[in-house]
Amino acid sequence: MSNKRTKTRHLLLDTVLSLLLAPEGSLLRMIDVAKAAGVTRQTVYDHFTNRSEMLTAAILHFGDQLDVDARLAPSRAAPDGRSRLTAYTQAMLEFFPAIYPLKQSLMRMGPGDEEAKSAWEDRIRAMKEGCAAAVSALKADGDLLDHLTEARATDLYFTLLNMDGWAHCVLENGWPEVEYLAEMQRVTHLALVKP
Amino acid sequence: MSNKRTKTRHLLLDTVLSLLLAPEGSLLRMIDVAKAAGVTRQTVYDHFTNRSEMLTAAILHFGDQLDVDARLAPSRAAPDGRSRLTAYTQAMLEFFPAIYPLKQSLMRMGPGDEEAKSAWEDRIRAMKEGCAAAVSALKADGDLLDHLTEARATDLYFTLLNMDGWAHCVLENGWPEVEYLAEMQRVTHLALVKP
DNA sequence: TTTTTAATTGACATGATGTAAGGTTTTGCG
DNA sequence: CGCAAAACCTTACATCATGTCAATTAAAAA
Repeated sequence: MSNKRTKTRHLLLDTVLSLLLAPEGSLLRMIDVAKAAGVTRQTVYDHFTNRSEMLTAAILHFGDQLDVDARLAPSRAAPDGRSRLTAYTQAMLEFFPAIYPLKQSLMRMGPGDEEAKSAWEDRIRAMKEGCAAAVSALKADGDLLDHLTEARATDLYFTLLNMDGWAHCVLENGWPEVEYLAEMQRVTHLALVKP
Repeated sequence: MSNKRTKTRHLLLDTVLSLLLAPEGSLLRMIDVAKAAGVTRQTVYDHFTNRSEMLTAAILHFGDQLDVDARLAPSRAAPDGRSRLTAYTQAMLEFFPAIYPLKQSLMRMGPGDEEAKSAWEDRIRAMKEGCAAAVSALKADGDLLDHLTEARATDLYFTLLNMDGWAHCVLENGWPEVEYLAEMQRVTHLALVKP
């Protein structure tokens, strides 16, 4: 388990993430990763066949560190649809500060990193399943607005909870996070739930 | 005006856009642009000092073709805040189909194209000014929700009108555009306007 | 027609990715 | 411990895209 190989692999993965999340925002050349990890460029290639695979692995590694299940527990434990919606919205917004920098870095990555971006999309899709579950609970309670199907409501909810909107308000325009959360709670409820 | 120089420049710009908007999605190497325009790679460099400047110019060129003022006229002509909000929302959503593919292409561009991305952000900022104007009109009518400042309301409106949300619903999940528009009208009004 | 502008040709420097082969250190197992 | 295998290092090379230069040819414009 605590192989040398897996140890170096983890070191490399951590290094990639730290470079990706660094405030300056690195170009993440292979040589940068190698140097920052105190290793040769070729060693990096010994662990990952190419840049894209390295990024992909880093994203997975990041996801593992995120403790998603624990942070989603309150949402799953919610007694009814309304409170489940509330809890899930809050959980999502609490993910954003950690996740957003990585998203930004990935978006800056060039073409030829499509694989990595796919891995990212997968993570995002997982978030949408949470949206679907919340909407489903709402529907089960008969609290979902009549004109919305579950699918439509899920899409809409997911749309409202977008990270770029969060970044725009909180990071670029200085909204206090609690205020953004409050607005999102208000808007999502208005958008989905019967009055 | 119809110089040879400006003519080739336009040809190049059009070529860049057509490649950028092509369904397959090109990597847009300089040589691709040159070939597609029936011109030498060096000629491209004679018109644009580097890739980033070329992209930037292409974005501006794209904006010029978009006839923004005309499409925003209904919004400006609206008699009151509520109808202005409605008109602006509609105008924005009608921009998205044309704009989104370009955005996608730009996001795929590698690092070293920061300049081009800035040009893009500028265009987006201009859209936000429209949001601000609509919110302002609403406020003037006394129809803006009391707990929202103009700035907050503008941020929120802009957040709700996000292109990725549109793409998610309309492009990826097959919402009819009119249906998405209807939902956005509903949600933005609920989010901003006094009942 | 002449002059000037635009485009071409071909060569070169740079910098990143990825491959390859052979040598050295470290690990871990008998 | 001792030794084989795994991990890592060193060096070198192939490739490919960007960007630069200089000389030449083609074609507009005066």
